[in-house]
Amino acid sequence: MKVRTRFAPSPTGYMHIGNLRTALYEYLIAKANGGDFILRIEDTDQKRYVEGATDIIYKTLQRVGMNWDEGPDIGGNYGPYIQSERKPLYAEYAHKLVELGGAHYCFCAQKEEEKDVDEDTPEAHTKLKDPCKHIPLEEAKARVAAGETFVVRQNINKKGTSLFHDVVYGDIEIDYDELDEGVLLKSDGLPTYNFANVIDDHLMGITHVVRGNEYISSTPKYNLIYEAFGWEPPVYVHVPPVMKDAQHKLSKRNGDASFQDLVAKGYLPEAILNYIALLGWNPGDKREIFSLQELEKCFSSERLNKSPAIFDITKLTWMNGCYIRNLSAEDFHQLASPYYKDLPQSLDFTALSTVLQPRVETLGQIPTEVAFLAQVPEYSNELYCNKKMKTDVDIAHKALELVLPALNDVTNWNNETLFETLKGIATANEMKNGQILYPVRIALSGQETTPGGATELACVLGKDETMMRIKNAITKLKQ
RNA sequence: GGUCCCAUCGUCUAGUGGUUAGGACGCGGCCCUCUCAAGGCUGCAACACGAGUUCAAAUCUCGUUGGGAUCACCA
Repeated sequence: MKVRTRFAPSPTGYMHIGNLRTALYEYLIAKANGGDFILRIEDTDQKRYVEGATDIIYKTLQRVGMNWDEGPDIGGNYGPYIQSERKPLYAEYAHKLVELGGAHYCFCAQKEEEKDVDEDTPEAHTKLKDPCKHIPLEEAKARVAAGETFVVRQNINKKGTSLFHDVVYGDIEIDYDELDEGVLLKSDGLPTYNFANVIDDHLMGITHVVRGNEYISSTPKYNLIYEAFGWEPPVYVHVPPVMKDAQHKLSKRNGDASFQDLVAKGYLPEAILNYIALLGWNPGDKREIFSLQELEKCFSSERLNKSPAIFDITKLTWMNGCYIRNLSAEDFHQLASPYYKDLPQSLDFTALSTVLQPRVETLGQIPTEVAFLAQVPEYSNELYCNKKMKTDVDIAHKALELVLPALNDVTNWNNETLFETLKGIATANEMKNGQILYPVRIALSGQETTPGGATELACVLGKDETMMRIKNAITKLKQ
């Protein structure tokens, strides 16, 4: 049987990291087994619907290369793929389930008021006893037919314990007494997740269900529905949550980073995807850098972890740095260019990219790294004093006076020539290389550390600006 | 509170009865070096606790502690 998995987000906001990881695992289970990955939109809660959220889901999946084989936009043989468009289907199956004895009609208004009293008393936690369950079926059907408002509630008639197998957690046993007779079809005619999920997964031929482990305790309820219809339940793959810290899940509510937030900060989609793949899964060897295609080849759900993983932005940042360094010079330049927009147009941006590529871990770091190129920051002449370089203000002054005319004579303004020229000055004057290069670098940048060395900065700045900055530095040193 | 689940360096993890408990991030040091990065080498750092089973336990069992989840006309 062909493996079919589905990613079934509800369009309630934007794509957060935990969601994306679930989607990734679903995608990988499908692709590692030559199966299909289906996209389904679960919008049965009209109150939570957010305009444009579906679009963000599409864009995000596309951005990381997780292409779906069937979905609302491209169709497929099992559509529609948006739950609100499947409304009649759920009603039909809900009524059928009642006939089969798996559910009953309930005419009580909202049950809430019974529940929100004494939340902590044992009584409040026992299974809801619904009086409507005892209404004879014919009478209930008549009331439904008469137009009375109703919901369909699940029947939990079994006693004892339910056992099911999960790929990640193994065999799980849950007592039927723990299950409540929840609403399957709401009074607005739309299904709850508990119902829509089962109906759609079956109708769409889903073979593997990947979802958060918070669904473990309600899985027996879904199995009961499958059983009532005489359907085969899917393979369950419950995954632990992605955490912000030891106590809290990563969530939008806390303002934790979403996929798009990270991209906006200059993280590469490929790096984000690679990182989250490893948050709860490992290949069994020492490899850490994976493209989506490589993951498709070696992914195995057996190697999924049971315990929650804390999202560590530091490690993601490192990994992003790896991806940046592995980019071709052209690709990096293209990605970096938008971050150069506040710099003078006279700079050699290709040279700048060369200097920056091994030095930034996120694209967002670029503006602060290069700010000095637009304007030399305020600095003290004390900066010229460096023990290791054996420089002080006097040496720096001397160095710059020597460098200025020599640079003026340089016609071939490139790193190699500049470096040889400056080294030549050091040798000719019996000075250490650093005693020339360090002051030049300070003069050009006005800061202690810079991306790239003195000559590389000179290349980026160009001859005119370099000469200008050295002259200014000399003037400043005379004060 | 009932029920279910989880537990190896700070973090991500390898490990399925016998390992000097391995790797990665981060952190410290050294080398390289025109500063900073990158790269190379290196150091610090973990089996939550207690019983049991066994010649032998991070690994199996039980308990304790700690954490999480769930108990909606949300998903």
